[in-house]
Amino acid sequence: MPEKPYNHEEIELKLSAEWAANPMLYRAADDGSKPRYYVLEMLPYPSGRLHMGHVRNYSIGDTLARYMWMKGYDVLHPMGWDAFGLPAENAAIKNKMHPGEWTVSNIAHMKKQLMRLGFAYDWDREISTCEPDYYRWNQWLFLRMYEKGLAYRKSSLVNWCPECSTVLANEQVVDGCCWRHETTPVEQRELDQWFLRITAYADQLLEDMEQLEAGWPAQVLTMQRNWIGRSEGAEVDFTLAGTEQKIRVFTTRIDTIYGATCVILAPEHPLSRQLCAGELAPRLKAMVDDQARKDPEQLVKEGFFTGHHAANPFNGAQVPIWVGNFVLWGYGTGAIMAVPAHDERDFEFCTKYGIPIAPVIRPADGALPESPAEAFTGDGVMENSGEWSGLTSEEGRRRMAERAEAQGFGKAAITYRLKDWGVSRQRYWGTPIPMIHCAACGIQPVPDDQLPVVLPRDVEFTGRGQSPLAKLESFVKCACPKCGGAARRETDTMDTFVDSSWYFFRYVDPRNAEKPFEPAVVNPWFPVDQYIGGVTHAIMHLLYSRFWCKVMRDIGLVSVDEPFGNLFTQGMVQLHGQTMSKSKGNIVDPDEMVVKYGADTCRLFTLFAAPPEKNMDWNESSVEGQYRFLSRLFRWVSRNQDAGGGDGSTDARALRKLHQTIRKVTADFDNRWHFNTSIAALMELMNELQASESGLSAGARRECCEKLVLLLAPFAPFAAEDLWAGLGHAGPVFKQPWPECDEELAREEMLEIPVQVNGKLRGKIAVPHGAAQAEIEAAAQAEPNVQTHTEGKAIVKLIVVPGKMVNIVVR
RNA sequence: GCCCGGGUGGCGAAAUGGCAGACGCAGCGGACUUAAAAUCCGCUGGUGAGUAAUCACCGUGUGGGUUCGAGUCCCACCCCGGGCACCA
Repeated sequence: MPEKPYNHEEIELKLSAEWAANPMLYRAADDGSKPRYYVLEMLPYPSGRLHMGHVRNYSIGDTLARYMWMKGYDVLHPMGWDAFGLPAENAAIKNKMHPGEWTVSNIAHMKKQLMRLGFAYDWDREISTCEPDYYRWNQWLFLRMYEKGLAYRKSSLVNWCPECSTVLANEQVVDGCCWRHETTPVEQRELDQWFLRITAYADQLLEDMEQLEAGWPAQVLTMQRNWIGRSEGAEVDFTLAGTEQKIRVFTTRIDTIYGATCVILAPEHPLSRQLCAGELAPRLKAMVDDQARKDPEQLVKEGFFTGHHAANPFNGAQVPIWVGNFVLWGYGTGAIMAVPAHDERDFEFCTKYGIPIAPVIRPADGALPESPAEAFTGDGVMENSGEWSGLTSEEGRRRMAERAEAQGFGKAAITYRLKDWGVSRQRYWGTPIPMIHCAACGIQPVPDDQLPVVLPRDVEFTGRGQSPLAKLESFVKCACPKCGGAARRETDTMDTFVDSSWYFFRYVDPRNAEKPFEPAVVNPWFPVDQYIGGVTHAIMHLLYSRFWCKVMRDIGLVSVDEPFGNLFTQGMVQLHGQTMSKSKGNIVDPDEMVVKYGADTCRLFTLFAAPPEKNMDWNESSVEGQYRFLSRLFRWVSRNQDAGGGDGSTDARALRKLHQTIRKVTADFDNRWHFNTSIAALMELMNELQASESGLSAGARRECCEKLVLLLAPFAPFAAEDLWAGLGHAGPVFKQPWPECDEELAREEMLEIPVQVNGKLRGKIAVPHGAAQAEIEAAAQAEPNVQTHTEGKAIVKLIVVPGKMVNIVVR
């Protein structure tokens, strides 16, 4: 048969239309007849167009999914849209387009792009988180959390632009100012907001990481551990002078408490307001607002004396109470005892303001310094600490915490860096929080049978004042579910991390109208066999999903502790060493490459450029090489698939290379997904086939064609499918069995073994397989160039590494 | 500052204690062509020696170490990227 030119456009357009028309093609059988395998890629935010980060992420996932199909698994490979979020609302303000419309049209475009790239998704499972069918279950789950006391309301601070008189998201604050009013500094306002009690699961989130050790990157686990930030210490009450009011502080160094020379409050601490009621009030407000605008890089420690004192519970000493901008309201108790002699930050602060420094710990092998030049932060022996003097730090901590508890002024305590998850957003484009405020009955949950609380469409977007929902009377006005009286609906919407915390469960039972999903249907697929996404989501998204999974487990919906058994974090796609982002205007769109070279080439190119876990710098210059390879392969198969035979003189070497390639590519899939080397191996095979083409027998020719196409199938699905049909086969190529390496055929006849003298390569010998050690030694010493380097010298040692290397050590 | 990654030809990279630079890009030379494109073949880390096949020396950020043998392991340092950043 004459060779066919590689026409990527014709092949890909024809096949993508066929695939789109066949919804069963990528459907999981889900009948238990084959082992299940769930491949999950992080769902995209429908920003408008795919970028190369998406293409990379989904190329990796799709390649794996197709391989697993060929390995005989029942593969679940879904896709959806993280469709709520601020950009849609910003676009609405700017373009007078409804966020829903904007989102829907973006999804339509991006879906077309994904299909054009040939990704094998079961589109019948498609989820869009902005659909009431989906977000009603956000609401339902929120209500379950509320019932369990996991969703609660508390006052907290938000960014506020006085010019727009509206709440700003963190990302709308630029250099401490409003993004739309670059000279208007953001203020902090206190607002009652909804929180999820993720801290109640802090210990489980830490402990269950054991289950993830094998399947998650160590780096991600470390990041999560640090994020949760468990810290053991003690809480102790200082007493406000002249009152019985307690000021509770958290410390990990209760052993240093005799060295506490002041108490410092976070500016947001309620007591700060109380103590600064008079002329200090403006100063306090300025500090609170300033906190929000801080560039944490260059925040200088500042503070002021409140004029009040507090008593140290251990020795009764009166110490001044300060307010300090470096004390965090969100950590511990929001108040600290400052021990400048033994804490670097306290040292800096107290030195700046002339607060005394009182050393109370000496190094085990040293003396207590009189006036230290820096803080001694290590453990040591306690001094100047009353009855505790002479104890080691460690013993002191234990016994002093016990004493505090016995006497009722403190206790041993564990604090987490992790904070409860604030889910309230004063925004329109999100899941309405299903709560009702009744003047008579207080806060009342929306009854389940009234779900979903549907997001109304007829709203106005001004970007000013209250959120669009709060301004819509028809939405706000409602009846109290308890007393039936007039009440007001909650107008906050949920953080979009809620949407992405459980979507992967919904994929398995996506149209269930009775519940979030049917446990019996969903559980067999969990934990997800392979989750793939950017390392940028290593903390928040993955931590929230883990938390959500545990909550769903506790209400009986799922049976696993952890949602994702294996996690793969792909590297970023950068341009000139910089992360691609809209604001930098350096986004690369795949369309151009797909039009010019086709989806297969685009996919090969992204996989070939670097190993998938590494960052890759975008440089298209080598894309030609991928196209050349693919068209070379295509032409080779098309002209050889049923060509007459040669004399068979090159069969052995071609088949050897073929089976070596099968071994190599299979190993890459099973071990580390270095698809760049898999593709390189396919190229090597191609080079060999081209070189041995004329001598191939008809049978060998055919075998090479078939196996080559099968090997190509996970990487370049269009070309492989077309060639597979050309070989006369029916049925999709990605459902064919993955080829197996025949070790007999793959074996080299002779082994080539390098010979070193004193560790330097001096020659090579060829020996048959399974040659005896003595034979190898003799051959090595007989090698001419080896002889010139060993001549006249004594052989001290002769090392033979079977099949690998000979090293002759001479003196 | 702390915690992760990483540093190898002109470029992307390969080599999981055993032949450094597979594979690809770019470059150079050749075949085909009226010519070009496409395609195919060959060369391609540096220095030096040889007519040549070849051979020697140097070479994986820097300096030390372990080892018969180190890009790979250990120690110290430099540089780049990412994450966290006053967490009491």
